[in-house]
Amino acid sequence: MAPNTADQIIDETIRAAGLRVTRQRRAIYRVLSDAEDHPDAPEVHKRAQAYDSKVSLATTYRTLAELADKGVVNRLPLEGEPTRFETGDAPHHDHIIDIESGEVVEFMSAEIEELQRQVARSHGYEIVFHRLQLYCRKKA
Amino acid sequence: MAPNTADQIIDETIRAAGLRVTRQRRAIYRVLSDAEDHPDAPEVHKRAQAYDSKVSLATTYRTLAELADKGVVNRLPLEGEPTRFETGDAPHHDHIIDIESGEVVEFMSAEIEELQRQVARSHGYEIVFHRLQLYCRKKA
DNA sequence: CCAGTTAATGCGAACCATTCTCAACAACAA
DNA sequence: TTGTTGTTGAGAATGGTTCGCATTAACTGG
Repeated sequence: MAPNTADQIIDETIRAAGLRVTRQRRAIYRVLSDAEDHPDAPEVHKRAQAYDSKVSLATTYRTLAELADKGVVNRLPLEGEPTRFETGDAPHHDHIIDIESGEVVEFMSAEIEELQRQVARSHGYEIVFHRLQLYCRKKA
Repeated sequence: MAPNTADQIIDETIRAAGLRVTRQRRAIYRVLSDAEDHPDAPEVHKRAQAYDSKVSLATTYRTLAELADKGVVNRLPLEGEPTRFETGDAPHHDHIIDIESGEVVEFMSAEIEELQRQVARSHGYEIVFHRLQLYCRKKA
């Protein structure tokens, strides 16, 4: 088997987060880097088992939490449903949630970001992180 | 006892939500209309018992949920802690959360709101509701 | 390349906020 | 006041997530 660059990047990412590289973590992180969507933990677990059948749900939760704490993945806590996840390698963005289909669309607005900063500042605060979610329906 | 205007307003608010007026609901809603802060359900329950000792936690959750569904109160789901509540009578606003003290500050930005609408529109969506929370620390 | 050290895993139990079940009870309408 | 229907309290149940712990696997230094 030829050395796989994608695998190497995944390993480095995990190691860079200060974690040992394990089969499970590789599988879990790979799920997110392959994902086109925003799966929740049980779904990540299910997909991870396709890469390596020896991944438990507990480890999935644990790994996602660890990677999220390191900023390698992002948590996407949604109103009234389980938290979903995405890789943290994409540039910062916020989310539109289609309340009918559950689909999530990413967007970015430098203007909104700047206004947020101004609002915070005017109240004597600096933003550590923020959450902006637009719960939408498709326009008629 | 002279008729109490504040009480009457509370009763009307509950009735307007399509709910029967009960001691418990009066007490629960009163807690929120009196509150200067943003209490979670157990805290609302505790305070409601000061008005009427016969209020259960289950009813507190139930009533808050019913009133929230009717738009009479707002849910304020926070990262990693229990949902808090506020009355829904104030004009729409978003929140700054002091990550050190847990304090919540309300703010309003017509500009941000408008930009949100534009972003949604440009993706073919219309906003049903949104959530904007700035997790901040006091500026040095 | 091996042994020792330390971290990671799997399993199930535990957690915690919230919701549900259901019998007893209380609002409202007539 | 009585019937009808909604509401309550208590505790059990739920569901997503986390924990405890014995076992197993990564890394390190030799």
